[in-house]
Amino acid sequence: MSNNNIFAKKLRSSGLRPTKQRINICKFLFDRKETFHFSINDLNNSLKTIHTEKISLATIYNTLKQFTNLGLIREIVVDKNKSLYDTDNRPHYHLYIEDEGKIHDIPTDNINL
Amino acid sequence: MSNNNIFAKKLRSSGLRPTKQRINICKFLFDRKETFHFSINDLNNSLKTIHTEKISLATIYNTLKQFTNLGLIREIVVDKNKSLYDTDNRPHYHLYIEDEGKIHDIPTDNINL
DNA sequence: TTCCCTGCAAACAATTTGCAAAATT
DNA sequence: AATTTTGCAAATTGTTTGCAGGGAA
Repeated sequence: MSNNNIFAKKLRSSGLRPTKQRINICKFLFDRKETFHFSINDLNNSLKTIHTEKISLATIYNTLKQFTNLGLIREIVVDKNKSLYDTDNRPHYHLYIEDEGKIHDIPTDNINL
Repeated sequence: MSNNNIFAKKLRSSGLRPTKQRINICKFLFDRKETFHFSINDLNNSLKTIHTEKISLATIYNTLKQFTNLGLIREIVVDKNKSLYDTDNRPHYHLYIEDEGKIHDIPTDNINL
């Protein structure tokens, strides 16, 4: 529960009201040691499992768009039918292995343009 | 007009019947010096402009999917709302500059994984 | 004449939008 | 009390599918 305050501050400092929907989304996104990649579906399922009251899909879409605009997360496009996001907002590249359906992070140093 | 025969052969050798729709699509795709990136919309507009009888969108989608499966062209995913294709089927990377909305080709030598 | 291909329209899936009710300030 | 946010349902967009008619082998 103490994390709620941290997330509330994070939201306020981004100019967003700390509603319980947004805080629950923050918990899914940032309550972990590692950064990671996730889809709308991952988020939606997790929210449905963990919390009793579900968050509307529209709200999830809107919230992720706001977070993306604010730079809290990044959108990754690898499949035209599905949005993926990344909680790591530092600069880096993505390598998408189609056969695995997985994304690998590549440090910027490894790419020479 | 002599190119029609070349494309007809190309299609036959891929196991596809050389219909006039497919040949017109081939003309758009391969009748040029430079390789290039194009969207379904680019193709559709070009076909509408050049030829009097239009090709159904369904046919365009189906044809591009077949060509992609056969390795004649490649699909590039940079925007989830739009399919892009590349007539260059040699191995290379794509760098997508969001601000420009343009794709740049990067030789494989420049990437070190 | 058999099989493949096209084109229409309907079906789909992911995402967005309009708006009234609810929550936050 | 004023403003923002939510959630539903309807709308939108890009793409796919079913199927009847047309064309190629």
